[in-house]
Amino acid sequence: MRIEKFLDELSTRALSELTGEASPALLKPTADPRHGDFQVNAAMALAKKLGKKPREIAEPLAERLAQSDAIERAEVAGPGFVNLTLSSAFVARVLDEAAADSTHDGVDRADTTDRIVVDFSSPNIAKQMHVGHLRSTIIGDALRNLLREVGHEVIGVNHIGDWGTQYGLLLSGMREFGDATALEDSAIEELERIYKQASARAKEDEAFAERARAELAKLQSGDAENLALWEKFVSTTRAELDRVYDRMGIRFESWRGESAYNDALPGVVATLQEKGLARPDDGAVGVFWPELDGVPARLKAQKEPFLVQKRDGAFLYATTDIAAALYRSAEVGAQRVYYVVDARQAGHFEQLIAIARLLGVQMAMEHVSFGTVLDEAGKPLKTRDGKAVTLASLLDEAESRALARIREGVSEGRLDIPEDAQAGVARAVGIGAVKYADLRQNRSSDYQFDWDKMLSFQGNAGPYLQYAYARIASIFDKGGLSLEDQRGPVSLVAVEEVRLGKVLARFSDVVHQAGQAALPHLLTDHLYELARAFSAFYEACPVLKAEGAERASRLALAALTARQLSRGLGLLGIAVVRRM
RNA sequence: GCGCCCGUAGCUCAGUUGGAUAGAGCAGCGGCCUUCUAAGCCGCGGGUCGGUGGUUCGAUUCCACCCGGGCGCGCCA
Repeated sequence: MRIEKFLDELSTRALSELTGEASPALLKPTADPRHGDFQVNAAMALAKKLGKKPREIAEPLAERLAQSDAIERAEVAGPGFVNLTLSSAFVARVLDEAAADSTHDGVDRADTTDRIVVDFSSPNIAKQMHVGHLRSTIIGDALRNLLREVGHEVIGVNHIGDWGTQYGLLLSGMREFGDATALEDSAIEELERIYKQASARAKEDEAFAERARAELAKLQSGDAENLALWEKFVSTTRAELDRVYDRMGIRFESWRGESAYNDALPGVVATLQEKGLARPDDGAVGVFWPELDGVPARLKAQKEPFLVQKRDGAFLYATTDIAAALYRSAEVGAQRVYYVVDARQAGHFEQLIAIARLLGVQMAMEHVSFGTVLDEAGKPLKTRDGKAVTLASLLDEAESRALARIREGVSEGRLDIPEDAQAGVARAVGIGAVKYADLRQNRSSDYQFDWDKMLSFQGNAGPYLQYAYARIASIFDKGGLSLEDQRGPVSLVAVEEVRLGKVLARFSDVVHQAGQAALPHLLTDHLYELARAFSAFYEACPVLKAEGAERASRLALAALTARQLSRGLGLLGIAVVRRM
């Protein structure tokens, strides 16, 4: 169950019965355990409205809430806080229920469910994925998983950049100085080489530039030969992208990219013009915000148009995104779409969403933005000049550092992992560390990329949580027991048990909140707190050496901790290992 | 010029629609391996929450202005 939701509803109901006011209880977890587990802050807010002192509202509310068997103590403190301490018996019941729930470990279904598109990762064909793709890929995967976990029907879409003006250069370049063997062997490397050479050539050789434009025009008009070569570019690149996604354990429900909307683009522009939403200007066609009604104030004041067609007749990023939004709403039948894209594109999405509204799209659209990846000096990581940090090289480094750590443990006799299993553990730990380092930050902030910090494997980092899991797995291995067997009942006695139990009981609330707010770091924070609470419990409360009911309870606590760590990390795209 | 984001401990970051004495990790210092994995546990030190006003019972949080950093603004995506 969701205890925060339950207590909020309980408090709001009690408040309305006592005061006749239908106002929210303003329940939240306390920042300081000395103030109990949750606090109700409504009394201060209501005092003025009701012409009473805050304590006159808080006192009877506390009395009423104290009658619930979920609540051990309800105390009025300070100006009128009502501090609630959960009863250990209630928490234990919640945990028994979660332990018995083998399919969800206590995570509730959402009250209503939607069909949701999560648009993430979206690399370009013919280019390596680099750290700039890291955040969209990792955050998008986590968001998709979180929404699905509570029961939504979620479609993760890789809206790949597989169409556009660069294909003229690539087609001409391939024909004139491409290497077909290299294209088979390492497609992206060869395509990047060709593109670089072709774009340099086009700048100084007008005849070549002209040939490239002609090849592009042929491609766009459906020329079979060029289409076949383009498909070759896409399929060979796709094979390389798949290798990276496989390593990261990421899948998409759909690979519908920009090219899929190509045929719809003229219609989009025509419709916009028919509806009076766009008009030609200087040969191009755009949406001119000051001329439209029903647009947000900020856009109303924006002089720059949202261009949907260039002077030369070609379509733009905006046109494709409008076509995709229409498709997802009308054809896919999505009620919501999330665009997991760099914050620098906020202006684009603000306009995209506004124009979709004007076109009558009902689907909720949200730009899940995230900060820029910066280098160690705090400067945006450049990909064009100098050497780009590719995603593949980042993953290589992560895995090799993890492997070194594992071998060290094995050679010192601390770890017992067979040679042939070490690479698998290194992958889970190394890539888990990379993902965790990204996800644990509030996505809105810029992201400072730091190898050593990301792969230090200490403190608040992915391996810490995986390590907690491995310790639990080890307990069950030693005891010849299974994590899936239901133990218990849970009984919370030692302070470490009570603390661990209360963290475990909040899991469902956190999964819902992280998904609803599209903030995966709410879950990383919680799982870190869970691992910390477990580690303290582990030091203080022997499990296998305990006897009878105490042993059964501790086994249940340990098992539920492991299951929630595994499920929670799984939602973040991070694997657990039984030994590390 | 217009607009958006950011500024919290030496460093990297949390801080949930405004709530009590602002929290973590790293780095530093001191303890803990004959007891289920020391990638761990326990403890200590460290802050004008960029600045000034304002709103409020209450401001790191909301508003205004200023300082500092970053980003976006017609034919790239």
